[in-house]
Amino acid sequence: MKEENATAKERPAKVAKRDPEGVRRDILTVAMEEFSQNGLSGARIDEIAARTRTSKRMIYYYFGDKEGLYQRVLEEAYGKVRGGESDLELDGLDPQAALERLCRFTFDHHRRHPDFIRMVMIENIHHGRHMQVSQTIRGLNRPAIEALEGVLKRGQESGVFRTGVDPLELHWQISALSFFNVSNSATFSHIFGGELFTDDGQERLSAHVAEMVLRYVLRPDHIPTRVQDD
Amino acid sequence: MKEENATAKERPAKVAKRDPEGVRRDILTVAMEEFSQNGLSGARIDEIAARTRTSKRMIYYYFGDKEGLYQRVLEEAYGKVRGGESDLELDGLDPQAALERLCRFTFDHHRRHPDFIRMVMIENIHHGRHMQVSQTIRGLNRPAIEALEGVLKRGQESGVFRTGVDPLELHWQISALSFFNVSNSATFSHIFGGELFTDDGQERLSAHVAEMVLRYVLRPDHIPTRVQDD
Amino acid sequence: MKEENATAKERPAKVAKRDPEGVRRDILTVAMEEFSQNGLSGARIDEIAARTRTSKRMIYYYFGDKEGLYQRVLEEAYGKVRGGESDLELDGLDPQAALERLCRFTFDHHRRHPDFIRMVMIENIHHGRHMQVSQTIRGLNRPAIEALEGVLKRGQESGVFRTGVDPLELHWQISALSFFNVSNSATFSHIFGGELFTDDGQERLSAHVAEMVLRYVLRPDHIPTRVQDD
Amino acid sequence: MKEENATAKERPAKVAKRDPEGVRRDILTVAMEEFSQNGLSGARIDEIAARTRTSKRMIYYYFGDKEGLYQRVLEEAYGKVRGGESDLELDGLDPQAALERLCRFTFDHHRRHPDFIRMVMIENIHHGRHMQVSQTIRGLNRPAIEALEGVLKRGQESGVFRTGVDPLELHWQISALSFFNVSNSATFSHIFGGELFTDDGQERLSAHVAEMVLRYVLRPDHIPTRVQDD
DNA sequence: TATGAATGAGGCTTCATTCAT
DNA sequence: AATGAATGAAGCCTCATTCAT
Repeated sequence: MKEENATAKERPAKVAKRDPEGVRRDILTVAMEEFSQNGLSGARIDEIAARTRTSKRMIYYYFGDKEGLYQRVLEEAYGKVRGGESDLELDGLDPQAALERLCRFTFDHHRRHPDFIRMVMIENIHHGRHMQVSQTIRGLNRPAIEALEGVLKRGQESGVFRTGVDPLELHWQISALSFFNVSNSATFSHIFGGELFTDDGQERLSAHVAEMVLRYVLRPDHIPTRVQDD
Repeated sequence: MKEENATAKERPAKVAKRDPEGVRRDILTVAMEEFSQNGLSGARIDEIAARTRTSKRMIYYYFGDKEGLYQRVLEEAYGKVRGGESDLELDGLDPQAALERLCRFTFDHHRRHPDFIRMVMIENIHHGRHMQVSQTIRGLNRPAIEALEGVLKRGQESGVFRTGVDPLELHWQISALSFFNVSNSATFSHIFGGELFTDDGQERLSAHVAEMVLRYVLRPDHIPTRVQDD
Repeated sequence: MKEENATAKERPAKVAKRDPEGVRRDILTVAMEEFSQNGLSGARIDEIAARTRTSKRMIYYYFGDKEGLYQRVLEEAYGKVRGGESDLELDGLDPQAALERLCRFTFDHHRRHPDFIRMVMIENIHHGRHMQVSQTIRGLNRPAIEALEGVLKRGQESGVFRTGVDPLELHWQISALSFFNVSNSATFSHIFGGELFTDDGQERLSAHVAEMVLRYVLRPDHIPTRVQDD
Repeated sequence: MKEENATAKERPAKVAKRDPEGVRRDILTVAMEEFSQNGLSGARIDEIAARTRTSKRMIYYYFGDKEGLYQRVLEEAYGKVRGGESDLELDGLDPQAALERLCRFTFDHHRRHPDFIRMVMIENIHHGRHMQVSQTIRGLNRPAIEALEGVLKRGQESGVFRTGVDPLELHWQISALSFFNVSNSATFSHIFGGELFTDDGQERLSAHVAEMVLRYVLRPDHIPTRVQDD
């Protein structure tokens, strides 16, 4: 049932008393699990409190009410997946390789953060009403898009990528493919069986997502024949 | 608040008494709106009943309990989006045009059925636990995949499409792009602004989704130069 | 769960249509099972109807309401256990043997009619409010008491029984021991273990109940030494 | 209707605030009355709450649900009738007198605790499903049986009691006669009239129950002639 | 900063019963 | 004589939240 009690174990079982920040973190960690598993209305303050090392009262003390807590958890979720693109050292790669790497990274990154995905799904269910469009969140996808922008530009300059591809749109497309892979795995595998969601299946999808993106931006005459008729 | 009372108006205000099927449909219609707007836990039986021309009691009479109702609504949602592909008369078109048409149709079809999208999101939040993988649902994507299969085959035979593209995977990719467009519009536009979700923006996305798919399957030497450097 | 589906099987699965009396009986049979298993408030009209070969409406048609049905079931229960004493042919036995036989018969008779016992328990829970003290019921214990009276008289005349034993009281005592054996077996065996309720245990209890009664009425000098120190 | 509002009056009308144990007791007291009067399904949480000095909510706070409350009430009922035998100072009496005293005590004790009797009846209706065979309950009849055991032994050693009487069985017999007297008074008096349940009638029954037990265990030659032909 | 006790409002569900045919 | 559809009233229970200490 607990699909992620691995994460639960990272949380310290006992924390020094009088550690406000520790308490806050503890609550947030538990709340993230509960909200992401059960949704905003589905999550239970009682359950969150019970799994916390503090009391229900503290939740109200620190977060005001359920929505306040949810809101902070949502922001936390966005914060958790921040960045990563900057560590890819794309500049050391040729544009083609860089773009592939970026795609695969994004795909994997989503896979490794199902809690985040679920929080975003939940927030969309609620029409995005709780998003504090803080700088925090605003700035989040900046690096990704900037990375894309850089790679695209380099590719265009070297003549391997065609022009006229909008970085934001491309980001949207990569996100769509990576997000859907996690968000809809339950229903998709129910309908079509689980073959796409085995390790092999995911590796294949990851590769093909990258390939789709590459073929989308490569000038046709630079599409390697290797993959041409694979 | 009521974003869709247009649909509500299609529902007959008054129906002949002793019309079980009418009552069932009425409940389902209202319930679909409520569930898709508020989720499983967020929806209120009282609210559903109030917006119905029958009483709360009848919901239990016909559907047993809240989950039973939700389950039927979910199935109904899947049923509602069934088909459409068969009306596209893809056979009359060359493979390239046919594939584009199929992509654009899918993209639009998702846009026109946000309730369905939301029900699927909600069901994924619930780990797909309520899906009766009935023949109803099982059979749903069959036509889409078969259509894809046909088009791919024709394209491969005529030499314009490369081989080695799995129809199921391609369906997955088209679905991802079409689904995400609706499911994540709230958060995405919150972060990046709404330009992608204006009529123009959607037209562009639709075109580019189709193009992405086409470029994915076309043999490079058949990619029209027209779009090559656009 | 069904402890008595043996009885259920005696009930004809299919009955000729337009058989009012058959319908009534069918309802009564099912209702007896439900009431005796679940009590007055615990029994469900829906459940009774479902297990019947007619509809819920018929229950109301024939019995008015739930209490009306219960009342008839109660009377039916009393009717079912009627008599039996007259078949014992006590007159052919000496008083001592006759009394023992009567005791053992009563004890066994109760054991064989747990539904009846449970209905009486239930009615006592309800302070006897539903007993139509009809002649039906009034007359029920007559035979038992008359039988007792006869045996006692014979025994007193022959000098083996002492005088001053009230037949009604003795009936009460025998009833108490026989009734309690069935009515309280659940709690008693929970507390003391089930040894008294095995076949052996019941045989012993039956014998000792009879012995207790006998010793109660026998003149001391007629108590057989056989059992004196057993 | 309220047959026992005498007990109700013992309950303090007003209690210090923030008195958890007081609140629990208050609820239990009221619940005992309601359950014993109406049975498990017949009792109403609303009614219990109304007669309490707290709210319905607190019942759930302390007892979880209706069954949880019932279960605690049942245990409470068993607890209430605990002991008493130890105060009888049977050791100071000769075996015969001691046994008589024990019988009469048991008979009266049952009479004075109709709520307990009713709870046990109700629990038997429910097949003993809610008995937590806790040590509480397990230990309850211990003293009674041990008292019996002691008396029997003394009597046997002094030669007035016959051997071969099982204390558990004898306890069962005394219990049966005492329990039935209370449990079945409603139906019994309906059928046979109330003469057994007047004060005189009860005194007579009490005496005769004791006598029945005595005659069951006394060696015939020790049965006092006084009662021999009474 | 912290907590066990308390709570009002509202949620879901069930029940015996009646209606219209 | 019979029935599927319908129902109001009431039942049990849960929720987020606050109080008193």
